[in-house]
Amino acid sequence: MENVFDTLKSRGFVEQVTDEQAVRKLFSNPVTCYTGFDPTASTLHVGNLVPIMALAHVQRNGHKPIVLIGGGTGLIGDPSGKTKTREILTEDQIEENSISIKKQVSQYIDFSEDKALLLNNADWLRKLNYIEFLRDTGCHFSVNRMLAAESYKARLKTGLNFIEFNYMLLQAYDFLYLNKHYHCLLQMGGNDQWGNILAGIDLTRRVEGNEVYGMTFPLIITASGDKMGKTEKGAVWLDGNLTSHYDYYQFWINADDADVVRFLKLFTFLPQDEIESLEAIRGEELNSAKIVLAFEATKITHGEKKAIEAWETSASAFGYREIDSKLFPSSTIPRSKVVNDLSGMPTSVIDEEVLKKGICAFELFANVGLCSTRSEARRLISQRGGYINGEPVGKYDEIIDFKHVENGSIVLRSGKKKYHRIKVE
RNA sequence: GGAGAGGUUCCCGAGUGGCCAAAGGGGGCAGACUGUAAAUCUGUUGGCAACGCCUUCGGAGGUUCGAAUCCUCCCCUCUCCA
Repeated sequence: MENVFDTLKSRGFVEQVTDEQAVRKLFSNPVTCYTGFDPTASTLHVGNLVPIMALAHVQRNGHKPIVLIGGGTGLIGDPSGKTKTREILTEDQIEENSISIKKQVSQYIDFSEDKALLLNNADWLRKLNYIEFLRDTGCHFSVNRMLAAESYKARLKTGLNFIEFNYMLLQAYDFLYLNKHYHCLLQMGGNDQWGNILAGIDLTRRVEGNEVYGMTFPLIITASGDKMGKTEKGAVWLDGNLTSHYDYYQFWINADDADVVRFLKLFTFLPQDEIESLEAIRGEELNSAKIVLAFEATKITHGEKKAIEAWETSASAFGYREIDSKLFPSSTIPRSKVVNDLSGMPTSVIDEEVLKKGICAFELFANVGLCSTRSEARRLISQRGGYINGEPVGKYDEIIDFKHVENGSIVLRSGKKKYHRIKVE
């Protein structure tokens, strides 16, 4: 079996490593490693997918990942990579978020039979005694050195308060604790965590005399320069209740050409040689690869059944494209023609009575959430961006009634890509 | 604790009594071109069944025919000094 470090490296998961040779050697035997997740939101989003996928690779390779929920550090707020003080959440919120994050990560990582561990640093951080902590841990930190860290430098310009300044110590303590109690030898995290990771390594060496290692993932920026996973509507969540499987699929299929290969390596488990064969493909043909990317990514997060539904719906709405059997033979994407089926499309229900009376087009667009206000809906329609059953709506106050119902539903569209189906009941 | 600067719409940032729903840029949305791509160009970007009405310039009061702009108090941030 290939050393998982090499797998990670060639798939683009590695940004910095403290000691490449040592880490590779580490992975030649089963090893315990950890990554932390901040419970600042109740669910994770695609931006968190890089560490999750990395842990999944590590686990598939026979190692034991520790997923550390930052229930304790979350009470502080990490200043790394941020320009503003993060809002500090209440304990209840954090507790709630930790629970749902636990559930979510279990989709990607197998926690059965101790194959992976899920810990919450609140369990040990909350017990710390201030004076003892200062004496035992604080004494190992040089403020001069901390101030020189890139993660703090930025904040020195805009302001950094003491509680945030302490964050590094707590995260370092986590590593020390995990090393001591779980024999954890490697910490992984986003590149903005580099300083915190190094602090943990130093602390562990000073206190325990143990040599431990660190590795960071690249911060994923899309080809157009945006942070991964941010869309007009906000983050793309992994929770199907917040971002439906159809929208999730749509997010991936809309990837920039320049991102397709990179994303396939990071966000699917498809073998690398199959992905690399894409390098030869250009132009429109890349859309096939985007379909596979969307399908595989949706499958990992929402399961195969949902992925097929999203694929069917998308093909029905946007047109079917056959995936050549030579392209990604490992992918389980259906290669047959799709039956017209819009069941995965965001759908709302309208009362028969409302349609009897008729409803203004702009009102309908606003009601189903395709536009956030009525003014926006008027604007959309006036600019010829509002469609009903594929036809542009002529006037914003056009009356919509039973004449528009086809097969029991009305299909609204905003712009080129955003669909919404209304079922009549 | 002392001295100064500042908080404007999604973000940055102009505006210092009526011409301000507030310049400019970014972002977003839409149109054209396309491949559900990128780039480019154009339009648009507080709400409201709308040539008008309503709500916004940190918060609360006040002056005025009229306040983002002037006054008072309060909250917050930054810089320098301790």
